[in-house]
Amino acid sequence: MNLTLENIQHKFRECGLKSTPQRAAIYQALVHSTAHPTAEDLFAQVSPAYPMLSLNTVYYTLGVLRTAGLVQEVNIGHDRARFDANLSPHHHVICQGCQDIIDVMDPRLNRLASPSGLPQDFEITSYQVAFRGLCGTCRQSPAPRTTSPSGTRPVSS
Amino acid sequence: MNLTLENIQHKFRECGLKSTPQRAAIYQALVHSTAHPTAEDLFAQVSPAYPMLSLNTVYYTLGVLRTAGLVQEVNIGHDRARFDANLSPHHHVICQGCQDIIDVMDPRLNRLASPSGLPQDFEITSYQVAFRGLCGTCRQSPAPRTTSPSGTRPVSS
DNA sequence: TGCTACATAGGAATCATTCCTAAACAGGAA
DNA sequence: TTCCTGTTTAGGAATGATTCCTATGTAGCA
Repeated sequence: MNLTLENIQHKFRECGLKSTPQRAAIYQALVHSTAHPTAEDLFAQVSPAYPMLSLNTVYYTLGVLRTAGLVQEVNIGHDRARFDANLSPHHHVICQGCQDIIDVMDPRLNRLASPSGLPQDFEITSYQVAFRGLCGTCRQSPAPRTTSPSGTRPVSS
Repeated sequence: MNLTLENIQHKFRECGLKSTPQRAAIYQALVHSTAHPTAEDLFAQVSPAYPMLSLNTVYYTLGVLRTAGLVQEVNIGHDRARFDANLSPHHHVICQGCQDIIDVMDPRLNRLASPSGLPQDFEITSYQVAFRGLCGTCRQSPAPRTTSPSGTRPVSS
């Protein structure tokens, strides 16, 4: 992917956004990632180059980019927000072991019929399919993720 | 729906769970709701009958019921966890105005082909389709929900 | 009826995210 | 180029959902 600083600045101006070094760095890190990073992930990636960078700025920037339509929030799970600069219609596969998210671009999934049984006046604007399962790595090693009830934890022997 | 206390107690024992008044009340409230309530919603519903009930108990109970497979967490959005006692395969429609979630039981959605382009060794175990849009009410009234960037809020004139 | 492990409640702790504020800076105007 | 203004940044505090800790209560079995 050929995304120079100039490309980014141009893109920002197209959207009426100011271009700042931090903003460009955050956006670039996101564009170059396929891992659907969290705000903190991006902070960790960009921080070395901008030691004064604040996590708050990452949140603010992601909010601005989302509002501008340059970025989407991948709302899978209710834990941490994860972000994606891939704007073409696509869906996701989530490994329930390592929580990795993979993009799925199967065009058949983009032609689902509107579901039956909706209230008459409900207007569907978009949809996303979330597949869950286990990646090769997690199928072999026992997944080390917590599945115990939340709240006070039952005694673990 | 015919779900007496005895039914519930029986169901709990089948799953190897103790039956307590609080636990039964929380489960019953969830079964009788189609609104995919949050832990706090359930707490508010059950509280009047059990003034000593703690929100912690609601979280713990939901965790236990989920582990037992009596309840599923509806992971839409990353905000608050919402719960569903409807265990038959189904999908969801979310109104982006009021955040209401409606069940969709269209059987055509249960026969999606496994997506192409996955890593060879990825094993899909389930999937869910999340439709987004606007319900009739929210299509008329301008949606009063915040869409501004997070972090420090831009000046609102 | 007594025991034991699980359940409950209350309070404190955690952690992602948002809010507040003052200083810095980008981009347009002069 | 220089100045101005509104946006952006950073730091710290606040919020709110969820989890952790712990002492007491109780369901269900022997």
